[in-house]
Amino acid sequence: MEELKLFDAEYKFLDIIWELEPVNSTELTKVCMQKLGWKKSTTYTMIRKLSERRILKNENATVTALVKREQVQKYESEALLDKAFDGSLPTFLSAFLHDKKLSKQQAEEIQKMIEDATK
Amino acid sequence: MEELKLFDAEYKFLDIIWELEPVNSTELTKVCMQKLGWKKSTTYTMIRKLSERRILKNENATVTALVKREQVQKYESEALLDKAFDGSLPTFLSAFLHDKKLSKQQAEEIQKMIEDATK
DNA sequence: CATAGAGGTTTATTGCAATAAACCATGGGG
DNA sequence: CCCCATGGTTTATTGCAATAAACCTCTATG
Repeated sequence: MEELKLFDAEYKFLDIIWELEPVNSTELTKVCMQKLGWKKSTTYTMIRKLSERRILKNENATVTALVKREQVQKYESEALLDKAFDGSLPTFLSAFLHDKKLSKQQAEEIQKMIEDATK
Repeated sequence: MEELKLFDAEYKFLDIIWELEPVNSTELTKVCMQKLGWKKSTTYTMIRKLSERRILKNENATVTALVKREQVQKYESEALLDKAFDGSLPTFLSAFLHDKKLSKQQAEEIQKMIEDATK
């Protein structure tokens, strides 16, 4: 694992891998053909590029992610907050919740998470 | 205003406009030259493209945004939630807050926002 | 009345992510 | 023993965002 910035195509690809891993590489080319319309060489190119970046590995024709979905989610959420909200969670929530209603369930779930994150 | 999907360069550009608007176009080329390293034709190309998309307007050499920063913030946050968090705010927060600590102040501010968004 | 700067447009060029074509090696089954 | 599927690599090609060069008109002004 290193730099977690993923391009769109890379993200879609990883999404499939997270769902199927560990997955045989030939099987993966077939799934990508079906779900993304990719030719097999495209899939292998992706495998190699992401392997070089230590984002996944391909051993004995078995592809496995080296980064967890949660790591990428964390990276992407922080990246968005930095880019567009000056890193501020309240600012983000204010924009996101604008005119939105939360269910009691969701609200409680969130309240609990905020509590847990408070020293 | 129409499609709010902005490319990176477009976003940086709009960021400058939100800060300065209403801003004279020649002045804008100078600021972009300084802050983004853009030649003046690059800035005018951007102005035209974003005008066509009704994201800003240029009238009598005065450039003004037609979309508010908050609209784009909302769009971008929803786009990310859809792409990477199954649209779920709790999932997003769980990833973002992972191993993070919030100050009491921030926590209270957020709790209040959640309350307000709860029917 | 030329000329410099403001305020553009038209038309490339560049750069890089995305995608693929073409080729290669190996091992197991008819 | 040959041929076909598996499991790749090497080397383009494509597509489009990003950037810019070159050119144009108008107006104030020395």
